[in-house]
Amino acid sequence: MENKHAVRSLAALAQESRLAIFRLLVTAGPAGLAVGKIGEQLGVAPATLSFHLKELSHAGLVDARQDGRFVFYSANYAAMNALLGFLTENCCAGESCALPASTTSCC
Amino acid sequence: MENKHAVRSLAALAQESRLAIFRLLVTAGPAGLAVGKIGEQLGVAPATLSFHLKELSHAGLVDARQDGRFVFYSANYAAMNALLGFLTENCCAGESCALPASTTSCC
DNA sequence: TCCATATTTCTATATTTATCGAAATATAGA
DNA sequence: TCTATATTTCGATAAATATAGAAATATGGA
Repeated sequence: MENKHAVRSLAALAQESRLAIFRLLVTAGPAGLAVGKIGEQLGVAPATLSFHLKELSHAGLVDARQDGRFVFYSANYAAMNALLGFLTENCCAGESCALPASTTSCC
Repeated sequence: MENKHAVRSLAALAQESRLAIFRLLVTAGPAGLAVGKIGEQLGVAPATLSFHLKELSHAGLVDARQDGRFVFYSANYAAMNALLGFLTENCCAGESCALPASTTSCC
């Protein structure tokens, strides 16, 4: 992962509504949730929610899947793990770390 | 960790210079680096660097330690790990994850 | 086709953020 | 104390971002 991409991902998460959306999707699992369901659970207006989902989507942190009239968004676990790995990369110059960065993964 | 604190931490990292500073400090280890050294390595003007270090510091991601005329900044590994853990918390509702969130730690 | 529902795009406004020159502050050593 | 070096604060400007009402688009079913 390069610096600019990581900045984009972090910026996508650095906003209350978007962080809540992302964490909701992380919890929801691979099946994801429809936009309406997300808005309902978090109390975000449709236009605002769409704006935020686009930010997360462009950053590659979530995936969208159309199903009839609904659009299901789900967390992109690979992207999340890549980001976490980037942050801890070469930690302490590789010495004396309890755990290597490669263990920072999930799902 | 609560949502607002996580947003502040993520916002602190969501900027090219600050992300570079943080990653440099993560690599540098607990001893940290003096402000001048950081500016030298990253090519950031003193006033701008001070501004960014304050942001990282207020977010709790780095610690400052005065040593003579120098101020040494170092990564706060505990804060970093808390943030990573927050992002992966309750991943997939706790089911079918390859690794639990608690393994996302370093140093 | 027509209607209802789901989601996105458009448009405008208010707020926040990044940058850096210049000045101020702090510390060490002569 | 005086001077040089390290870092921070001040002040002003330019750019990016969040919000939401209204309108537009897309899909499924009557």
